[in-house]
Amino acid sequence: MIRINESSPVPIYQQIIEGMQREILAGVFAADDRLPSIRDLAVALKVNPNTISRAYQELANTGTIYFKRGQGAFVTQKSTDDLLEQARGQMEKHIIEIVAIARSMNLDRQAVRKIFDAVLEQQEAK
Amino acid sequence: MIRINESSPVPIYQQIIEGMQREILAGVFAADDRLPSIRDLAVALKVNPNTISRAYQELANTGTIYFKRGQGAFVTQKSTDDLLEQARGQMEKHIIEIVAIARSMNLDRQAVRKIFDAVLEQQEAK
Amino acid sequence: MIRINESSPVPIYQQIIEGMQREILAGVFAADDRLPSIRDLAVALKVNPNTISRAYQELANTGTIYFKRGQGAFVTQKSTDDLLEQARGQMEKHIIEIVAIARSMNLDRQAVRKIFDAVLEQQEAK
Amino acid sequence: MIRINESSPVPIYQQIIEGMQREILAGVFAADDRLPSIRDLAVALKVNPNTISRAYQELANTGTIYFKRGQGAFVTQKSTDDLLEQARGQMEKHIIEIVAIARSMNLDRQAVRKIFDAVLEQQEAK
DNA sequence: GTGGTCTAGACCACG
DNA sequence: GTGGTCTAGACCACT
Repeated sequence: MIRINESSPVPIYQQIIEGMQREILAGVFAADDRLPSIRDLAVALKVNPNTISRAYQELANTGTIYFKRGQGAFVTQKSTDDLLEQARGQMEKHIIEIVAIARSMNLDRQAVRKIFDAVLEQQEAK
Repeated sequence: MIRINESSPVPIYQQIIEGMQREILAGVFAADDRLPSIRDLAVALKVNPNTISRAYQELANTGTIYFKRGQGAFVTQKSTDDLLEQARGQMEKHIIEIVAIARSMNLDRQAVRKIFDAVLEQQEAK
Repeated sequence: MIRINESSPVPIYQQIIEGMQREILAGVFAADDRLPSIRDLAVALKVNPNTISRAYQELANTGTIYFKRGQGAFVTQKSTDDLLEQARGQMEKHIIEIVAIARSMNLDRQAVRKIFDAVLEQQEAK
Repeated sequence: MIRINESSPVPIYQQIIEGMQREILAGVFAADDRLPSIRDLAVALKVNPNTISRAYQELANTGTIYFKRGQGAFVTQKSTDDLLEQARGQMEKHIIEIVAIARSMNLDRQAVRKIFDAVLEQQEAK
């Protein structure tokens, strides 16, 4: 289930978008599966229906879901591939940030890799 | 020189803070060096002086720079060590993000490391 | 056969109305021919019977079809003439839209006619 | 100035989008020009600021305008080209509709062109 | 001043 | 039941 962090600086509708993307990627919702209705999800997450609506709308704009009139929201066929690609793109952005930081710290590639491995291992342990 | 992206979701004052931190880390400004005046920097970056002021203020709050009345802003003695530590922390954050994304993609550690190395190499080539 | 687009902004009952009108105009159904029963059409189009019912109701309201109790829906005598007039009206609406767009693009009449001919030819080729 | 038709079935925010696109195409707002602020436009058009915001948001999503933090919305460089292309696409859609209608009316190309010319002339006279 | 987010609540069309 | 639109009004961060 999607968890909302009310004190996070990232907007609630954005958290919902990311949560849905994660669930679709994880296979909770497969292609052509129906998503929870806006109203249902709103009460489940204790947020205003408008907020859910906005999240669903953006997911539809990016081709992750589509609406059938009067029936609800459904996962598109190609959504998983798209999301995988998108996720890879985000990973790249983070790595680029890391490289930029490493540069200002005058670290060489070996050192960066070392730090990365250390944190990676530490994180996976959790 | 610091580059400002006026349309970025990250606040301009934040962009200036990070830019200054990187320049100090990179040695452009050493301990007790004088930073550009608020007005000069505002003109150079085409930004409202209030925005520069806020950035400098936060840098002073975190002990990276200090003000001498009527003389301007200067880099503190211990700033480099602090910034190194801080930079490492930011790198960790990015790595944690990467791990989170990798998890939703069901990637194992090997795959993550592989992607990381690939992008790292590609970025360093530039 | 009528094709339904469940994600289209145009209501399904409207799509059915337009589809039926076109089939009658094209001669698939002649005057006093019996239309498919609501239930049959609902199954064929994978649509809620209420939706078919609403479409038939509106077609009856506009005098295109009529109901015989217990026997179903039938095409009226004068429907073809009415539909021709109506179709011409719809064509006009589209042309008016085209003119409006052309105006905002600052196109003169020659240019509009040229574009029209090009697309017309291209479409007819199919 | 943009005029809102409150009784139109097309949503107000959509009318605003189209109105803005028209004004940009017509050269009322050139590249890098600042659009009216959300609040100002809201009082001018007597609609809720949220509605303007939604329109501007979509214009930004489609690359027609961009926001500078704290400064407002501005027209993008490439917006005019994009809008021209988009307008042409919409014209095509209308023509395709016309062809479909013509087909069900069993009109040949000559007849369609004749109708088109007639309505075109009649409209331009206005 | 600028836009961004969110809630509450209303009304509507569609299936 | 479904989503879509709109208003009113509040609060926030940023320039």
